[in-house]
Amino acid sequence: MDQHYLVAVAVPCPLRRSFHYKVESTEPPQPGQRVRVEFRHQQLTGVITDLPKTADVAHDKLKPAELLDTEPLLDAALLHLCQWAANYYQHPIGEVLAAAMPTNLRGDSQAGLPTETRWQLTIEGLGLPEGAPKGARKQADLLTFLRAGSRRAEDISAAGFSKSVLNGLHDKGLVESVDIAERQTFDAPLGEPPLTLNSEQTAALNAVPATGFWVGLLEGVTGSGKTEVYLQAIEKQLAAGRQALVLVPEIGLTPQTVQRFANRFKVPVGMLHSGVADGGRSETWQRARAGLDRIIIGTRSAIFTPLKHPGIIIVDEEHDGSYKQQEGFRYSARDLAVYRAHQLHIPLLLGSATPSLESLNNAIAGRYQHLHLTQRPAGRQAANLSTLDIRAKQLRDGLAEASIQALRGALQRGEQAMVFINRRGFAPVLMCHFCGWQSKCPRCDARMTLHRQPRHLHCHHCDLQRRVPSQCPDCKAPELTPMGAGTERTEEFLSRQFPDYPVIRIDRDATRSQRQFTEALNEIHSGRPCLLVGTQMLAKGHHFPRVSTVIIVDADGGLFSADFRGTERMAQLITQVAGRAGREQLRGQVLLQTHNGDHPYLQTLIQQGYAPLARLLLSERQLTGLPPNSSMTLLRAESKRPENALQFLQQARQLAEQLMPPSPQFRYLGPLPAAMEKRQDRFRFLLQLQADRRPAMQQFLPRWIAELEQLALAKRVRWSLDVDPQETQ
DNA sequence: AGCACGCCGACT
DNA sequence: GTCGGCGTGCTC
Repeated sequence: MDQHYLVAVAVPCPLRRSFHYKVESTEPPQPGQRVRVEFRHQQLTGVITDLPKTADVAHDKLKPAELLDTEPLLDAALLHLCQWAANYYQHPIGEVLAAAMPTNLRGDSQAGLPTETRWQLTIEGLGLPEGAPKGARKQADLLTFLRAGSRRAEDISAAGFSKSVLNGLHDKGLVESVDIAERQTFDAPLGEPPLTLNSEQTAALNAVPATGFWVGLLEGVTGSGKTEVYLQAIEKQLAAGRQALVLVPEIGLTPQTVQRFANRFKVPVGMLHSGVADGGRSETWQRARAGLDRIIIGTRSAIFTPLKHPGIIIVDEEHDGSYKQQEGFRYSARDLAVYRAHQLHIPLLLGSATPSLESLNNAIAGRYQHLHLTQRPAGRQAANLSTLDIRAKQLRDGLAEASIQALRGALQRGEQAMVFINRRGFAPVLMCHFCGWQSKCPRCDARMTLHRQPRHLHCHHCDLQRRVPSQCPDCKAPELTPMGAGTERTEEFLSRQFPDYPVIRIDRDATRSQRQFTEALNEIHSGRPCLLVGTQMLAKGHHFPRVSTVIIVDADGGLFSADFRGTERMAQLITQVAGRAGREQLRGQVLLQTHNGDHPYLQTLIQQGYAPLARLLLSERQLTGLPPNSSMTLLRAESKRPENALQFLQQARQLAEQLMPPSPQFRYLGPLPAAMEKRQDRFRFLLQLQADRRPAMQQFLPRWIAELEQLALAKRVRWSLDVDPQETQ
């Protein structure tokens, strides 16, 4: 007999609440099941979050919800994680749940894995001698056919065996059908033997408990073998029948990384990143949920992968900015990993050569166990960092003469060299030498970058593209001058300067396709002397053993950034870039072109390295009360009419101050115009809140948001909350 | 977010 | 007379 059940449903829309529906069913519905509902004349897919006792509207207003899943698609732990995240980031639960599910399952498509049934010989079948059973020629042939291994029913009929032959063997108990899920048991997970660990690696590995909540910060210099520690920690979990979830940065998920995991273990490895099609993501997600994939490697959103037998979570390069989502639901996958490990009672390993100040602070405070890997393999030395003062020096397309000499020296010694510039395109601006006209973006407070391959002007902030004018649009002067240098210009300059050597550019434009990228990497790995020019992409994940010399064109950027994290990021980048150079017998040489060679931060970094600078920065954050020594939240607002966004933030601040009066423990800043005030024709402002105590912030936010939503301007302005912002402009 | 309802300008 | 502009209000 069907019964009516009351359910609370989270629908995918920006509303910070759920809606009640009725479900007609014989069994009580369960939280985590998806439902198809009519929501204000729209058909939507929502998720049951709760079974309330009483409806919050009259019973005749309750609409029916249609169950889509026979069992919860989101298990209790995952649902709870989403609810916690919705609360922590003050983001609508329906959108959080949508973010947690693979795109395919956000609609009404049926969940479920492609089932594959195979036929194989039973023990009895295997024990029969060749040619048996006597008198059944076809059956004997099929037995021989299956002796080679299990086969799908389609393949058996394709090989000319009728259904009755198969049934005949089945009736005799000589063959059996097995589900794909049951075939995935592996007695020996190892595909190749583990490497021998040094004493530091052994200590780190032994520090990771088998079960129970624990966080370790594995601080290991490049080349010190963090990955081997991950692999052996995972091996222990696999041996105990559990799964491992590995998070990697967005562009760190290289085929080499995955290959290393796939070579080491014979267990099924699932991948979740933007390069995997929707269908594949959905399948991996469900295979993880069913416990079939034993290792799941993925980028940010993979933190929402359901695990049947959770064993360990690993976050590689935990300092990487790509773990924080920068729009919509602005969560940090690294921070959610800590919550998840706690919730699942499993260990979490955060690894980096350049840990974030947040994690470092937690390690120093004793919340995380701090593990160090300082040893490089024999014959491999740390790169030598030095500043190259470019004050009053003539630069040629951005490069100082001494830099060009250093590149020449490397090439002549038969080595490779690398030029790091954090700017794509040919030149960051096109100017008129006669009247001062600049290639400004009509929609942003930014200049349009000149590109030559192909030739066009490009706004890197709103993606607007324009033809390059042949004369000055203002004074009609016949000539326009590219100012400054980007990767394309440096590539061109170096090709002219060193015509006998290949120059390989690695940036988003040059390596748009995986094929182009692979070709570039192949050329580099051939080991022939060549020059590499590139952006951040060069700094992440790739190993270039033949690179001996690195030029960092602008080391000053981070020192005077409007963002308080500028120096931390600059130090991480320089250290990571330096880590690419000077491996395998080649002592690396890194030259930092700077106008501030005697700056104490730069000096600390080049003389003592990242760790001492990080501690220096940390003590400074303590004095200034900036994160991680406080909890920060930004309220961002943007609108076509600047006064709307500004006024909204002013009202927001007034409301906030009524709830939480400004004090030394709870500080306000703004509203301020964003660093780039206009972007895509919208004017942007922000209000910054800082609390010394995180709980104070967490208690305040929901009360504040509730009032914000009542403001008339709240509907006329695009606004969003950013808890623990990465970018504070 | 959508999507409907609602009250003012240029069209068959 | 209507088609449609996007302001504001609601969604079980």
